[in-house]
Amino acid sequence: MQLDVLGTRRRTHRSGELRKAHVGEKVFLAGWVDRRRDLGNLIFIDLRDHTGVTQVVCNRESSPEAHQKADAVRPEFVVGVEGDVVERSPETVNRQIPTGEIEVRARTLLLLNEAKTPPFAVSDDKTAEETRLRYRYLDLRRPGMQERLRLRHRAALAVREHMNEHGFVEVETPFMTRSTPEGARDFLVPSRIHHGKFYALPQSPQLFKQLLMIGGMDRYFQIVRCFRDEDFRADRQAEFTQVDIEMAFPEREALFEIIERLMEKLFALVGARVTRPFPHLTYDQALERYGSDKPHLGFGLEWSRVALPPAVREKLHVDGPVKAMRVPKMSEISRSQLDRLQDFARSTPADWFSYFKMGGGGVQSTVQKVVGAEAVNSLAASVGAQAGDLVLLLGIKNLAAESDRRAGASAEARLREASGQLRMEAARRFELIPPDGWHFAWIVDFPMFEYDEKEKRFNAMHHPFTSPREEDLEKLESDPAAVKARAYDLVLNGSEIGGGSIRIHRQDIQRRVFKALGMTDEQARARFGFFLDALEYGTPPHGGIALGFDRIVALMAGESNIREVIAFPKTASAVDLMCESPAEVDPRQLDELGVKIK
RNA sequence: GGGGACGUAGCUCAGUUUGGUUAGAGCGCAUGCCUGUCACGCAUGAGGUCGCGGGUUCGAGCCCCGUCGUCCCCGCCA
Repeated sequence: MQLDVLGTRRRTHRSGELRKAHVGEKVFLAGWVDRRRDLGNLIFIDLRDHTGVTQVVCNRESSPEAHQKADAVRPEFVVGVEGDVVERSPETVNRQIPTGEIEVRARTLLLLNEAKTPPFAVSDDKTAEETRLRYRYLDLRRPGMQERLRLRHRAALAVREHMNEHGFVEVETPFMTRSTPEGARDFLVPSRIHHGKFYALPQSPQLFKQLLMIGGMDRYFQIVRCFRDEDFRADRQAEFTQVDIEMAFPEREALFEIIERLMEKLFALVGARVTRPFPHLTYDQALERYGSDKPHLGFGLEWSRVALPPAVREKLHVDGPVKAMRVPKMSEISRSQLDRLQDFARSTPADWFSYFKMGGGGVQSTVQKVVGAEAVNSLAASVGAQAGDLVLLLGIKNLAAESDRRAGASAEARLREASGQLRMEAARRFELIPPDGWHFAWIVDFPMFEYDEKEKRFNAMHHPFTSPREEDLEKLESDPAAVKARAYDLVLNGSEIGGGSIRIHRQDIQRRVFKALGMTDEQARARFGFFLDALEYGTPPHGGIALGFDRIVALMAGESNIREVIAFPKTASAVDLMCESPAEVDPRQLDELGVKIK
C-alpha cells in the first residue's frame, strides 16, 4: 500500500474540538480511523484522536483522490485530513457527539500508516480484560482509558500543586536500596559488582523520608512507586504508587487538615464536594460499631453490644459475646430474604444468628417462643428498636468449644469479623449503600502491636518506627498489647486510602520498641544500624502519611479495580500479558550476576 | 497455599441441564452493489485445537481426573 508522508504539515485542531464556530475554516486533522461507512460514491470516516471523533466526508465527485484513498482505509489506519469545516444540514446533524453539527469535507486524505485488523474494535467497549491487557496499546486508545489516565495526570498535578503550596518539597529516593526484613516480601536486585549481595526495591520510602526529616528538609513529599512482593488483588499490584508525605514538628490535626484539603481538591476534579472536617473514629470504636478498621460510613448500620440475662443465654445456648444491629424500616423484608441473610451469617466466623421484626402488632421473633416476649421486648428496647425496624443479632455460641473455625482467633475477634461482613452484606442486600457520595473518616489510635500466634511474638501493626502514645509509654514493657500508637488511617467509602503516624524521634524509645518486638540490640543494629545512628544526631519530632494514589484515582473514576487507572498493569498472577514478563534471561546474564537457578 | 466463577470463530456470547446428524448467533473480516451515513444498508463468502492432556463410552463441546490461563475472595499485604 502506498503511504503518504506527513511532511511539514501540522494539525490545526484536534478531532474532538471542532464546532459550528469553525465552519468555513480550512483545517488539518490527524488521527485514527474509528469507523468507515462506505456508501459507494460517498465515504464517511470517523476520525478519532484523544479528544474525540469528527466525521470526514470523501466525495468521489468533488475530491476523487481523497475518495480513492478512503476506499482503502480500514479501522485503526492512521490518516491525515486536509479539508473544510462545513455545517451539516439539519437532518444530518448527529446529536450524540459534540462535533455532530459539523463535518470535514476532505480535500486531501493522507494515508500515514496502515493497521492490521485489530483483535477487538477500539470503537466498541466489550472486551475481556485478558485481551485488553494483551493489546493494552489498543485498549489505551479507547475513550475510557484516555479519560482515566488523563484524570490520573490531573490528580498528580493537583497533589504537586497542593503540597508545594504547603511548603512540601518533592525529593526522589532510591529504588535500589537495602532489604528490610520487616513487613512485606522484598523484590531483590542482584548486584553484578558484589556477587551474593542484593539491592531491594522499596516497599515504601519510609526510612528515607524520616532521614530527610533528620536532614532538615522540613516538609517532604513524593509521588513514588512502591514494590511489595505479595499476592495481587483488585486494589493491589506488586508495584503501586503512593503519595508519600512527611513533616517535621508535626501536629496531627494540622497534617489532617492538609490532607483533607488535598482530598477536597482531588475530588473537585470529578465534580464532587467533600465535607470537612472528616470524622475521627478510634480503632476500637470502628471495630466495635462496624466490625472493620475501614468502615463504609455511607449508611447508618451500627452494631451495639447486648447484655443477655443468664437465663436467656441458657435457653438460647449462647455463652459468648452478642451484638445487635438495628436496620431501620426493614421490618417488611421477606422471609426468604432473611433466610438468605441467615445463610450468609452462617458462612461467617460467628456461629449464632437471629433477628426480630418490630411489626405493627409488636415484636415478631423466631426466638420468642423459647425465651418469652418479655426478654425480646427488653432486648428491643436496649437497642432502641422502633416500629418498622428489623434487628439482626450475631453472637458466639460455644465459647468453650474446640470447634473454632479459625484456630487461635478469639471469640471477640470472630464476632468482630463476622459483624463487619454481615453489616456489608445486609447493606448490599437491602440496597442501603448510596451510589454516590464520598464518606471519609480518620481511624485513629491503632494498637501499637499485633500478636503473631504462629511466631509467638508481637509485630508492629503499622511499622516499627511508629510512636506509641505518650500516656502508654510505661506499658511498652509491662503490657505491650495495651499500647496504642500515634497511627492513623484515612478511609473512604470502606477503602483504606492512606495511613501514617507520628514517628519515634528518640533513640531510647526506638530501642524499647525494638525490644518489645523481640529484637535484640544486635538484630536491630544489623537491620537498621544506619537509621539508628542517624536518630542520634538530633532528630526532630516528625510524622507523616502515605496515600494510595492508584486507589484514590480509581475511586475518583468510579472504578473498583486499580488496573483501570494504571497504563500497564499486571494480572492477578503477577504477569504482564503484553510484554510477557516475568521472563527467562540469558544464562550469561545470570553468570555475570553470580546467580544460579535452583 | 486455599475457596469460588469463567475458558466454544478475531471479539461478545448461546449450546453443557438429559452425551447422539455437518457446533450456532451477533459483531468484525473479505468480495460486490449503493451520494447523506453516523452501530449505514443489501448480497455473497471465508473463518473452529470447543484452553491443554488423559480417561469413561459404540459415540464427548457436554461426564470424570489432571493441568494451564483470566477474574473475585481468604491467607498474605509493617
